[in-house]
Amino acid sequence: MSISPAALEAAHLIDRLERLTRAGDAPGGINPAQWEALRYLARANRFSRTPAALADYLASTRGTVSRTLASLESKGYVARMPNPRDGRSVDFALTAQAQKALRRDPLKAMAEDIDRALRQDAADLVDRLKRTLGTAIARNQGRAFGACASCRHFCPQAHAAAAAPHHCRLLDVPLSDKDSLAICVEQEPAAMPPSRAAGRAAMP
Amino acid sequence: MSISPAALEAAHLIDRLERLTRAGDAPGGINPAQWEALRYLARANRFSRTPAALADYLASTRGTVSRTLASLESKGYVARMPNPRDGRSVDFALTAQAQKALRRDPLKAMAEDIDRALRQDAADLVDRLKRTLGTAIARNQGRAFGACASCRHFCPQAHAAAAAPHHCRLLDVPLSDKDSLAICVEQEPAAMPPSRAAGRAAMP
DNA sequence: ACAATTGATTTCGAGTAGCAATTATGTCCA
DNA sequence: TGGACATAATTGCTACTCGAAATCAATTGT
Repeated sequence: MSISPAALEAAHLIDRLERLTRAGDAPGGINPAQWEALRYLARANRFSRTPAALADYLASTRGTVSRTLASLESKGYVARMPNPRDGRSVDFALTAQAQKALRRDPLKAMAEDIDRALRQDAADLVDRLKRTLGTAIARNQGRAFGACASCRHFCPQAHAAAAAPHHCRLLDVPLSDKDSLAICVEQEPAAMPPSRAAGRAAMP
Repeated sequence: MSISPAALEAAHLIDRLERLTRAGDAPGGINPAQWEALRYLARANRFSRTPAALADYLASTRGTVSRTLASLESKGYVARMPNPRDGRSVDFALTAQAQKALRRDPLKAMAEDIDRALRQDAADLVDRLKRTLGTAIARNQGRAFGACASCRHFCPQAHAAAAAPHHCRLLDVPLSDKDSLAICVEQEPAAMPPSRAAGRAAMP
């Protein structure tokens, strides 16, 4: 039931590292929360670029991300379009201006520090952080937001010789190679969980 | 000049981990920035509990931390007292209420995740994060905020058999065992730096 | 003694954040 | 077919963060 001093120290360091990165962010009128939204949109597949998905990803509320996206839209970083399959929903996409801004993502400064400090040990750090994040997400009863390719609904090479050879059994759509590397709201790790309904029911 | 994919991924994971911890914070009316201030005050020595030091630590501005501390004061978490050595300066201290609140620090949830996910590998994670943070601080031209015991002005066992056996050569004051583990604004790693003046001159 | 520096605070504007209420769809079932 | 209910997004409200610039007081260097 007690927490190890090393783990507490590690949590402290993660907090501090993130703090320094956030503080040292570049000009351009993009706030930390807005950067997180841009990063998400850059990695999310076409079924996941909605305010609701982003709110889940950030463990925030829909009201908050609605404002964040409105702010990004007014600055020209994202564009909004109606969702063809659900009239209530809205899809967002990055503009060229956002693609350009992401090339100066302040997170890259932290990545540089990691490279400088650890050289090839970085892979080891990634492994440990991944395991920790998995645990944290489970505790938060959140969604994993992993890549399609590691999802239990992913069916590789379902359509031979097509431009989109893979397939999602949940949404029943074909997926390209690029799609299969994007993150998805609906993604569920391929391993154990018995059914989607059971997984959802477990989070009241 | 290019950033390794592993480092970028690690930066991403650190960002996300911190985000989830921040979002899942407990009730009690303490916001993330306020938690950071409480954590700092809990670890800082008696020469470092001022708004200016906290602003440096958080890589924020004095105006911002002034507001944060005022907010904490109005909620009864910190108490303010004049600094005897400098009439401009103000010292802050945690109240009993804050000590109690810190026992429910949301950061402990992340520490638990680390323990659960990594077991004894946590020490390894700490090592990698420490090296990275050192690099990040150097890049930001910030102060290290390390413990007295690892400072170049620290003189261990200067006063034999006293309650405060150690000594700080910079401030010319005796230090207890407990003091020597606290973090300090003035701390400078014991290793290489030639002089304090030179270190300061390096920050425009 | 006086100018420059430093510590703290305040004001201002933009934005984040959570909660609750609202509107517009979509879904399910009797 | 309706009606009840669930869901997506947004907005009003309030509290707070954050940075920049201005102000005031105390200290330091020359």
